[in-house]
Amino acid sequence: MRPSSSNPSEPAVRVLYWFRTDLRLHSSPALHAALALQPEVIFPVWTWDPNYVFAHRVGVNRFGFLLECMQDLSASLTALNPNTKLLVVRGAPQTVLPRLFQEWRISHIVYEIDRAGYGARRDLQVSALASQAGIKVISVVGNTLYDLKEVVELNGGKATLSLASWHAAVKKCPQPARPLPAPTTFPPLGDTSFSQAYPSLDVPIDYSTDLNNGIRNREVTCFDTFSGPKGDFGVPAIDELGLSRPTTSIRGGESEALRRLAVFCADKDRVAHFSKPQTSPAEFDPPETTLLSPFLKFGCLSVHEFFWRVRDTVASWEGGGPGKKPATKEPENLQGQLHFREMYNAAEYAEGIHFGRIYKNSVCRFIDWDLRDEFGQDGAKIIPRPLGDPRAEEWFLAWKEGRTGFPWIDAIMRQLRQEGWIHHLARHSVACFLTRGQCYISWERGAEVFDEYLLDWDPCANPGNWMWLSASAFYHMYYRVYGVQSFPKKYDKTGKLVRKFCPELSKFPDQFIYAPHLAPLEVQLSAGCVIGQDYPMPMLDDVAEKKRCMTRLKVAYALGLYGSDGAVLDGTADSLLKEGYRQALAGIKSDKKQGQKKSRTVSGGDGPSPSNLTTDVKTMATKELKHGSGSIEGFLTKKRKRD
DNA sequence: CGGCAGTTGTCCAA
DNA sequence: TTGGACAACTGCCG
Repeated sequence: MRPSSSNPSEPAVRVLYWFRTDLRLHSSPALHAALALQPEVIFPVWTWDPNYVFAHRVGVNRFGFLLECMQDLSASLTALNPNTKLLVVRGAPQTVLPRLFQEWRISHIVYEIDRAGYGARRDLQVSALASQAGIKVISVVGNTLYDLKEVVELNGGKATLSLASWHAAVKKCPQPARPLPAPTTFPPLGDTSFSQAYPSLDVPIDYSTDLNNGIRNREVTCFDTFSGPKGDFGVPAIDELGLSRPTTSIRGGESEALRRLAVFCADKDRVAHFSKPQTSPAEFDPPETTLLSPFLKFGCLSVHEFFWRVRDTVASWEGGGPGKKPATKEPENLQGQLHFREMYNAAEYAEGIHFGRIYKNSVCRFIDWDLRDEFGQDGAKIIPRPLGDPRAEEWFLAWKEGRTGFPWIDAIMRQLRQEGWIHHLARHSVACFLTRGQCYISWERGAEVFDEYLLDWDPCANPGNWMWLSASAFYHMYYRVYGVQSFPKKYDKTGKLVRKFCPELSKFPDQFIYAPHLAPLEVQLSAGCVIGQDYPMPMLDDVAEKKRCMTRLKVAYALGLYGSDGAVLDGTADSLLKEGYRQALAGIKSDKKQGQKKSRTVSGGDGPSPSNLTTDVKTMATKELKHGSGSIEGFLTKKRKRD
């Protein structure tokens, strides 16, 4: 069992296994690597990092979900060996881990590679500190099917911006590995005592930069001690974070993830015929999708386990044959969903820290949305964000709080706040509405709200999908806009989701469930809900705003600016787009006056019109640049300089 | 360079 | 239910 201790001349193998977003025992390549060292002791450590408590937007449901995942993992470890459990150490890993290395005489630190966002930067710091302390660092890819570093290299070092380029790169990579079995034994803990008392935080909490201050109702006490209030390295309680109880009905943990996977895969027909766009965003109890994304996010579910279980299920499916519906293919099928996840991961990896915002983001189209992030002279994001256009601020808040007066939008936003999960197409509906569809508000605002509420928040998929939906990257057909009534009606004419999450509307007849303001007053009275009084009137004219958004998008596309372009960096981009929009409006007006038909084939007419907008805007942009401060390079060219 | 496909639009006619 | 018009974008493939 402990070969290293049997030979006294060899130094003991004492492993610190650093759990992060790999909260599982099954199919964990990093854990497998740790156990393969045949260590004398393993310290399974979670560093409870103030960065996530204060510098990330994390709502009560995701914190609750995480805590459940940690508890489940700890119980599973103890089930393998009564002399072990998850050790939660409170404080930043960059300061906490070097203490543990010394106090616990660690020889190896092992962890699963995290290539995204803050996690990637944190790991660079920690591995440098470990190397300085003479500790062996073993890091293993485990949360993606492919090694994204390799994929990006195969794509010429550039971000993968389409499934086509993703697939082209990936087909040269080895096939995803089969899942690894969960360990059946586990080495014990070493002595966890300390030679001295440590503070958990080196710097006092600065509540002015605490992104979660708004949702706390009491003091944060989780950093009062290094090893928890009982001194036993226990999993924190939600009230130590200053938060109240979670509201979601979704439970966390590896056991729950595997249970859900088993239930879903038991219906082989459904697995084989799964087609994402056909699943209904209006179903919640139970949903038509797997609802496994939060588990993948925290690593409670191995992506290899999921991939191969689905594959094997379809392979053993006997529903095929003559006259039978064949199994769904990528990208609509279940495996296809994993490719989107990995494509966004690879894009984030290639683009780096600018991926989550517009400014300096080379893959993100610059569009003059309202309420964008703002940056100071030093290039740092201004926190808190200065208030923008009052009407946009009002729309944003109404959207966030689910009181836009559009039942479909409001029901989804309320479901998101309550449950921490909404169907993918529901995300499309509300994201399109907030950005290119109706409100013309920056996707950064929407992403921020999702950051707070989603259980499955991810630094790659969340910004990636917001850029997709706002037609800023990955997706370009901005004229395809989801209707606030027509879209949900395709899936559910009875309005189940609305009735559940907007109970004040529950007695409206089906006919008016997605547009209750159109119901005659007597219908409203008999439903016990007067629109404008018990439920808001629509806050905007969705058809008129859609037209306005489309014109503005057209101007933005014609200019072809990206977040990393000079005009965005020096702040001249806004006035360029504003002028383009003014011209576009003038063009539309002159069209109306002259009774012209808007058609691409009609060209060479006098005066600006939508048909020759592109040329006009480009001419205008060139003039502007000659007088202005911007640089011409990369301005009129639609292609970014990505190398 | 032209043609065509792109996980997930809407509206209306047949 | 299905098909085409609407109005129209980019990236990839040949």
